[in-house]
Amino acid sequence: MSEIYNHREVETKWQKIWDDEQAFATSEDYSKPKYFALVEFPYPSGQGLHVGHPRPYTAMDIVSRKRRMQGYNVLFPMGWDAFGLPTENYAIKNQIHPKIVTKNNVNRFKEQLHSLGYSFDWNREINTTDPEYYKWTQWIFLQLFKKGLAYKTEMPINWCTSCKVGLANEEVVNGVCERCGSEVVRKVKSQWMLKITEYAEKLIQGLDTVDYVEKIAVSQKNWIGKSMGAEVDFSISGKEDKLRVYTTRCDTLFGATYMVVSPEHPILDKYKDEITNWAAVEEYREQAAKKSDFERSELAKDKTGVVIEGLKAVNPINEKEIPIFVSDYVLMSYGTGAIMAVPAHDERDWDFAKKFNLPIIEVVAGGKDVQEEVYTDVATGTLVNSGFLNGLSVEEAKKKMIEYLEEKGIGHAKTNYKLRDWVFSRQRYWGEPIPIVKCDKCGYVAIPESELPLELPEVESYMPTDTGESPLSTMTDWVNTTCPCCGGPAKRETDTMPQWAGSSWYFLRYTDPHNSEALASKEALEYWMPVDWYNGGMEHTTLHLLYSRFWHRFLYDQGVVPCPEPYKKRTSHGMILGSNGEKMSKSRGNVVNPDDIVREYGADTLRTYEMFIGAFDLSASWQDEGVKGCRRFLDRVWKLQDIMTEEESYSADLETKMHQTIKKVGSDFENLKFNTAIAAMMALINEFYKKNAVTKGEYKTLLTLLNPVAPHITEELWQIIGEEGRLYQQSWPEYEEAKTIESTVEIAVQINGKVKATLNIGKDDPKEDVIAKAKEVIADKLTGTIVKEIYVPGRLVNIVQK
RNA sequence: GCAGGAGUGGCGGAAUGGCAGACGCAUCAGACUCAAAAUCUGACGUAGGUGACUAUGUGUGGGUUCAAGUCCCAUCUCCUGCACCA
Repeated sequence: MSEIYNHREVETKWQKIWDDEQAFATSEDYSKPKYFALVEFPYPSGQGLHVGHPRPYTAMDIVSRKRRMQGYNVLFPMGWDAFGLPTENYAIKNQIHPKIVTKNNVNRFKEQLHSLGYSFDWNREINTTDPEYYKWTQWIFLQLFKKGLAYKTEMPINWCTSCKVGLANEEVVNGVCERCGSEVVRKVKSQWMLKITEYAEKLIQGLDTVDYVEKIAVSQKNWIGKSMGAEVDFSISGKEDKLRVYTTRCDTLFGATYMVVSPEHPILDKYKDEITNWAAVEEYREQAAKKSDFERSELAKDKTGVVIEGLKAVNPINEKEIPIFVSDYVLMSYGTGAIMAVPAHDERDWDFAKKFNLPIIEVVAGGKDVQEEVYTDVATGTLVNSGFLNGLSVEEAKKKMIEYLEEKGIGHAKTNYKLRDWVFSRQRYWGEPIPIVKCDKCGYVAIPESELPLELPEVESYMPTDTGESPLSTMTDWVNTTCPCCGGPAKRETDTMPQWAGSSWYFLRYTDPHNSEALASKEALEYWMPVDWYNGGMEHTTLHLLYSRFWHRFLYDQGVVPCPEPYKKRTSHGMILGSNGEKMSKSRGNVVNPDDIVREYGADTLRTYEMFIGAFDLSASWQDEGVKGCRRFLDRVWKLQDIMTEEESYSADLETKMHQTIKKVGSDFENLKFNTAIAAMMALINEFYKKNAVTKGEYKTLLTLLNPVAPHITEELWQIIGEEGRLYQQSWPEYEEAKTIESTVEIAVQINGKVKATLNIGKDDPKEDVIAKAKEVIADKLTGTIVKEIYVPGRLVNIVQK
């Protein structure tokens, strides 16, 4: 009889052996086929590892271990995305340097990850807060700056009142700070920006060349928000100035009955003196300025606005004079900040026109009465009341109108994107210093690359200042410097980079993590890039994933990296929720600590459970009973050693099952269907127990298949049954397609699609024989006229009778 | 509102258009035990029948098909993301 499975002993034993043997160190031999598997590196928070972390890590660990068994040189690295607000806030509260906080947290995380038996190559560990690392983050920033893609500008930014820091649009969720939940207001500040908009088109087109799960590609496309339309100039009666609008429906130009400008539109101030109701306009403008973007869209249903008296616009297509309104439903930040309103065919314009009693002219026929209901369908309508466009479809009319506009010089085709430039400044201490100085004579000047890394200086206090400046601004010794360009006095930039900076290129550093001459060597990049499979959270789709694609594409354009897209394949995992189906949180009291599970049931049980919990890409709620079930399964695998025979081959009655299982587990691992892969292995051991025997050959195959999921117990069993070498060094099992097919099968016999009996047949029995046998079995039920006989090989016979 | 996804036993969840509910959990019964736990064996959608069985069943209503959880049309609910983007 075997001893009881002692997970603590077994797991510590093998973790030590793997370390000593450098079992999972990546080979530098570039002649082997490579595989780069990537998981998102964690932010080492003070709370330690969350039970959600092991889900993606185990999944990619399984893929990595399988790839190694298949003969690939695998890069499966891990590191720390360690700059960020929580660490800084903790440092402020406890008067500890963030460097030390980070170090402690990293140690804790590393220990926890180690206890889970991941096959990370720890020789390639990276940390974004290491000056040797952020030297290259700063270097990339300087390249962007030199190409004019980093610029500083005065602009209203999203300002978190609690964190006292500017946020990117992507970091504002429902009008509050994504991180702390406090109110976000608008504040005008001078900010560093990255021109991601310049890459909008490339980022969309790149999506066609990679294998991302559908919803990720769709979200990115929607976020970039490409729309094709036209810009049209409307003249202002009696003025030189034109009022330019952007429209995607230039076909409806004949139906434009008024115009609307955004409250921030410069035309208002310019013609202030001629606007006869200026007081009313100004008051409206002030009210609008007070509302946050969130409030503006919250109140979306109710349109407000003021007509501008004293100014009139002229519709260039029919020379008709039309009124101009100011309304906050038009945004200054998209298009031109002014629109032509076609109330008959635009929902917002229709609402506004109804409220202000403006004329609604139908120019696309096909809907109901436009006085009663807006008609926005572009697929079926036909142009009317539109001069030379009459009778055309919407698509034809758009084309013809653009030709006309361009010919007359009053407009042109124009593509717009919703994507905005990336706000790249943070008024915080714990981030990468921006390597720029400001000189009164020369403006913003890059520091020489030879001076990188520009290290974070030690400061007295990390408290952000109330003026909104970074704590670095109080360090006069550091701030005052000389201009690298003219040698005169200059000041250093005191803003730091956002947390997204370090994670925008980290995968490149893994390929050559200790290089001091370049972010990575050409050879390493050529060999390892692109990442073959990157799994991460859905929440990073429009932030990290888009930002890193942007940086990578930029580096490709500069000849730094060898491929335009960083990730060949991207998948995402679902969240692990508390047992009540809610997100795990301290306040809800439903948090599960992975350490407890590892201690009580073992790392292999935790890994197996997290893979078995449900479909990988859907969220799943934690059930303690399910953990026990997985432990039971591993115990049963353990005890198979007691009924093992010494035969190396598969037993005759289980040969088919073995080949089927190898096939299923292998393909399920590739397709993120870990739950059904484990189910198949459970079903297999149920077969062994049913006949109370397992051959050594069968056992070895099972252990190999299970090894990527539960590496410790399988490695131990491999040794117990007397096998030479290590299990992790074995080859992945092969199967023969022909042997996955049963020699006899039970098929269903149906009448009119309803099952009436079952029948055992040989796999090669001819169709006629099978049908004849089937009819015998259900002879007493064949009362009508047979109209059709259907035979689906290996499945069923269906007799259709009337 | 738009986009993506989901709706299947008491629960988590399986099902290239081909025997719905694999696998696991819980529950019940039996074995082992003085007893319990653990372990092993078996039952386990619903309704009816002593029974082999019969009927019914994948959110709802239609349709296509020899055959629909799966495909098509409509509809309801839930989740996720985006949202006055002209």
